Amino acid sequence: MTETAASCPSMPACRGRKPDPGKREAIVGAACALFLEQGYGVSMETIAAAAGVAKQTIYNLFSTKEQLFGAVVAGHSEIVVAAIDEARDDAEPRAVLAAIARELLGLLSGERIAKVYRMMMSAAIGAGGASEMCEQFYDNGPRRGTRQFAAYLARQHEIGRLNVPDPMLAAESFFGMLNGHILIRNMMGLQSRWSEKDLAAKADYAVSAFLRNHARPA
Amino acid sequence: MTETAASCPSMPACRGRKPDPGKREAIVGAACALFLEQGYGVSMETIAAAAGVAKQTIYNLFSTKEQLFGAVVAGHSEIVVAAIDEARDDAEPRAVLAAIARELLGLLSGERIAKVYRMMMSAAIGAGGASEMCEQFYDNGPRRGTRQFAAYLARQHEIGRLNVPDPMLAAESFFGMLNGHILIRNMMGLQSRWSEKDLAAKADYAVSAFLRNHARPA
DNA sequence: ACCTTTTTGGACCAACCAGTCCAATAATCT
DNA sequence: AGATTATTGGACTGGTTGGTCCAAAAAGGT
Repeated sequence: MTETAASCPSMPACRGRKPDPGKREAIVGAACALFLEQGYGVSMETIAAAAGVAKQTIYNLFSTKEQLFGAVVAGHSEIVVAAIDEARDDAEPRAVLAAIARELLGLLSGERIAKVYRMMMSAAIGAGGASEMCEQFYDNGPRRGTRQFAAYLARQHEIGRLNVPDPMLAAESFFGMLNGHILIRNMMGLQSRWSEKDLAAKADYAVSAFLRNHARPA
Repeated sequence: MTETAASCPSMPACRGRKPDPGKREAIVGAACALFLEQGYGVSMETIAAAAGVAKQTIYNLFSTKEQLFGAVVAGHSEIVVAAIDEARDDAEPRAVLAAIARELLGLLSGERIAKVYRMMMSAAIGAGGASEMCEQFYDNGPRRGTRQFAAYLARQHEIGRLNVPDPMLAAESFFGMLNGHILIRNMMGLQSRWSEKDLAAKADYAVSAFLRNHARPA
């Protein structure tokens, strides 16, 4: 589960040629790009070639293909919706929701997220079931965003600006309402471009619906 | 794109051994089960063995693996939400929505849909992008259901029982709100079981939210 | 009986892949 | 200059795969 031994296994001295940090960087970079583009199926030789490195050098740093993939995923679970972090408790909820909606829609309809999900799926399918990586990815990605948004909602509830008795449920529902079938279509490679008008309509609908449902009772 | 020539290519007579229709059935059946279970990666030999048939026999009926997969998918795009078809225009919308919600949630959290989507994804990834099959699948599956539901909503709007100016948007949003992250988690093999309580809460939330948003103005 | 077609089993091919091994070379230490 | 380690290129193994080929057997029509 852990990467191969670091340099200088024995304490006394650190003699000999020093490992080139650029190599590792190049390997993970190339692997990342290729895994995203072609899924787990890319050959190690292809990765090595793209990284400008001998295949053996990869196996010096990562004992197995799965580990290399793990390293790529680990550096890639940070799909963040900045608008959630920037949500100000004193701002108008409608504005906050609108900002989150727009950013999330842009994300869901973008190329990057489709590639990432496809990459995860290709690994999960190959492994025959759920891998720990999928779990970690989901926790660091979608779940974290949902949690943060739920926390915002909970604070607004406390303050009395919104009425959100079950913040997690409301948060996931809001995201789901925004998403609809966008991500799944995106993952399957259908309709890669969305008109700005459609996205705006979706955002407006979701925000208005959410506010109607969670307005604090008058 | 089309399957290999049917028996009796020449008009005059139909002599010789007759092709066993059971074979084709067995092949498609085995292929279906195996594609669902292991994705597009299953070997043709495995399929042949499972069907109790020689590999050549498969290639007599389907000239390529892709075509066999196509046949499987074609016979499998009928993921239907019966509650939508059974929706009665004179019934109470709340009851109709609740029935649809329950059935859809059961579907989204079930094993079958996860396997089907995984199968489609595995093919899409292998093909490097969108295949026509994905398109066909989406059109016959999710989109058809959404359209039917939207049609129901449009009728309710006409009748004046609901206020749904944009039925497609409302329909997709309702489905998305119900779904949340269920399908994606299901596809990745995380949290395969859901408590009846959670599902009921989700259904209640979505139905109530929808009705609040689309109640006809008093 | 003949002819025709399907089905079979299995050999076979060319290609691909993860991972190993090795001898040579390059960089960095004492 | 040695000793030590990193890196390279390439050969190599053992395995799998989609797809083809073929000769023999089975099933049906005339």
